[in-house]
Amino acid sequence: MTSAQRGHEVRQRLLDAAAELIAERGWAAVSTRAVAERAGLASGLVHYHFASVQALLSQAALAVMHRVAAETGPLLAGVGDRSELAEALAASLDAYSGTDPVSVLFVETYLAATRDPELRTGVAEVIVQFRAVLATRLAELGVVEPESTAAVLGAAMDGLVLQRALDPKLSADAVRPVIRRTLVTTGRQEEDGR
Amino acid sequence: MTSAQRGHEVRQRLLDAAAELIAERGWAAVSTRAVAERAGLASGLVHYHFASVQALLSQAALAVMHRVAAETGPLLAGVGDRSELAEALAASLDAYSGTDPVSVLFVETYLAATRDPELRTGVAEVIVQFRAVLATRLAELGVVEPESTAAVLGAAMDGLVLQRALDPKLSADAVRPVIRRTLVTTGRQEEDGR
Amino acid sequence: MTSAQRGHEVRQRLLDAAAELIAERGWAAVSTRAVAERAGLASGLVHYHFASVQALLSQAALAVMHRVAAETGPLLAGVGDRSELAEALAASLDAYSGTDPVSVLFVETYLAATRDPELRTGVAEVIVQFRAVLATRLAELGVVEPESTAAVLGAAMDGLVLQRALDPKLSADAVRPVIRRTLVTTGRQEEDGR
Amino acid sequence: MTSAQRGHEVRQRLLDAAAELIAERGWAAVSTRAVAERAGLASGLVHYHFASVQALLSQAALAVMHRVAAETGPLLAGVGDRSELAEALAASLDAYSGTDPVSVLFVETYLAATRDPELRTGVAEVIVQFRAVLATRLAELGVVEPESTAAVLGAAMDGLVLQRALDPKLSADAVRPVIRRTLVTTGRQEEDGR
DNA sequence: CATGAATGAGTTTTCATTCAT
DNA sequence: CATGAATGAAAACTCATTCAT
Repeated sequence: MTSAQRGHEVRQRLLDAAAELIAERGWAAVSTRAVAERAGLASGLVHYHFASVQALLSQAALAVMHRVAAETGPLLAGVGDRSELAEALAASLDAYSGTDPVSVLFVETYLAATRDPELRTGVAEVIVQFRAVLATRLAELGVVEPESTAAVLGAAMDGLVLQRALDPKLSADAVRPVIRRTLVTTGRQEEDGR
Repeated sequence: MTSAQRGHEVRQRLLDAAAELIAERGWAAVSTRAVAERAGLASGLVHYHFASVQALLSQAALAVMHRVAAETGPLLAGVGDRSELAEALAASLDAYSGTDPVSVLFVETYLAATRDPELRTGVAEVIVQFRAVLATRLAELGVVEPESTAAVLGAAMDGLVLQRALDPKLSADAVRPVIRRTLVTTGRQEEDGR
Repeated sequence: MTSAQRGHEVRQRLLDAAAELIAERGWAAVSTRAVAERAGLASGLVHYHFASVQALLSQAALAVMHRVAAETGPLLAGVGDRSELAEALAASLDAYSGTDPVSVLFVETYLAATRDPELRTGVAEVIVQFRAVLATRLAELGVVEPESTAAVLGAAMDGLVLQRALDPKLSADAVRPVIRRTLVTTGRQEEDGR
Repeated sequence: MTSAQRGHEVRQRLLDAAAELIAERGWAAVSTRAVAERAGLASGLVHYHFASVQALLSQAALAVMHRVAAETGPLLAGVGDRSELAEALAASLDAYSGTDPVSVLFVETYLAATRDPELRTGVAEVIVQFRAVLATRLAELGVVEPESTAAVLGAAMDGLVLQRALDPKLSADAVRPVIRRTLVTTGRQEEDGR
């Protein structure tokens, strides 16, 4: 039906516009009018398709996050050994500079989730998804404690992205060797501990 | 002059109230009214002492960040070896749970700095300060590439704090061993790479 | 659409209220609240229909000025000779006493135009329109230098209106003979100069 | 006494600053803080020396107007005949362009006087003073109806200044011949009327 | 399904005025 | 005489949400 199709397309345009604006202006500064204008739609449509601005923002943010998470699997699948994995992780810092739309949207959403239980659940799911994918790959490459390592590496990537926005010197070259040290294989990982 | 003293005290109360509210409500949701009310002061005082809400928030946030940064030095000085250092870093995750005022304020400020060049400069200074303190300690403990390691560890701590707000399972116990692996000493750090 | 019709009517009521208040309180003292209250409308409507208070005031003032300018043509068309023209101009001083809404609005708008380039353009158009109408009539009556004369007479009328507000003695009777002297016909206008 | 002298000087600096700001920003937009800042004085001083902002503005404006009025006498005294008078009046349009501080201050004050009875009285005095000086000179030069003529010429000058701000084409050259026509001497002024 | 006018509470900011020192 | 901190009432403007059409 043309009617239903249109409805779906309108919804999608609103979600896309909202995601853009979250990154540009910040979560709390996104207004219904701005979203409608960016989407080229009538202002009344936002509340026609979404219960509230918060609902629109949450759905828009989670949609982007899930999309990014889904892209991670194939990306890690192409990695042959631990060295290539460290390289891939470091390289992703160049893609997500901290000021790009995706990076900003992630952090904005983390913070918004701090204050919205429902969103918190959604974001937690995305994080778990990311971590599972990474942990699986780590296990396949023989890295010790793949679960914890994946958790810490995932969080570290977010932190690096966050600080990169303020400090461009946090380059892939600086990060690569440190990441590599965390990718220790069974039986040898404690030899230099103490 | 009592007049000037009072002025200074009022200024401080506004800064304290603003810092609290940044953590509670988020940077963009802090209003002059809320700050004045929290500080128990007349609403007009905010703009008497500060040029704008943004100026108040920036100063309040940076004051807290500098205070926390200043506490890091003594804390690291009490650490005897790499193992204790890993323990101290992991333990700080219990202090900064991701939902506590200081943690949230840090992330809120990182994001705000993305959109305010002046604040960006101030935040960058704090990050550099943190990193220098940590790098110095790492060097003293013989850790390789102390600068890069400090940078990555600092960023990772922020990322861990960020995700901890959404996932309490990211415990000190899970983090400690991974951190320890990054604290490699000279001559042996690459033996298990590859 | 009734919706659009209502919108137009509301807009008009805001414009009318604004024009009244410019005259009563002065350009800079017209507030959104006062306009909405005078128009009997909700306060939010001002900024729904107009981008800013300045925009509302400018549009309101120019609408009145254009209306007055449009009335001048027919008025001058009914004048038979120079004597009647002088009489008509002098008589208009009784209509525009300097304290009536239209007079005050004109002067307020002149001043506001000094500080607003866009308004300046609009006001200049009105002045040109006035002058053209008067110059045409002067030319038809054989008055020398119709353009300059119209310009000076138009400006003089504004000045007289301005001072009449402060000095009611500036009556039509006092003004009439002086105006008449400016309405000189070809070939003889310089005979008593020197 | 140094104390009294200082007080007088401070008063004068406030008046000067206020006059500047009336022209720059408009009567209603002059704030005590702005005046104090412009004068380089503490903000509390305004209300120490003046009962209210309105009182300060009125006194400041009238002081300037009286100063300008006082300069007119000597200026007209140097005029030898009607032609030179017309030239002097036309030339003053170049001095008072309509956007210069003095011109704007005059019009601002006229308008403010519309709404302040006390100020109205003061401004009326200045106008009467201007008119008397001009009328005396006109009488000496044999111009008919010197009182009315002076009144109309004075008002016309204000109107010309007012419109000059919006229309630079209202030049001295365009105005001169029209003014000259109003300066008719006894017995011949009606010969070309009709 | 869609529109856009309307509402009223909320925001930041400015300010004249007062007053303790 | 002078200071500048403090107050509280405005001001302009924004906005989520509702609703008649």
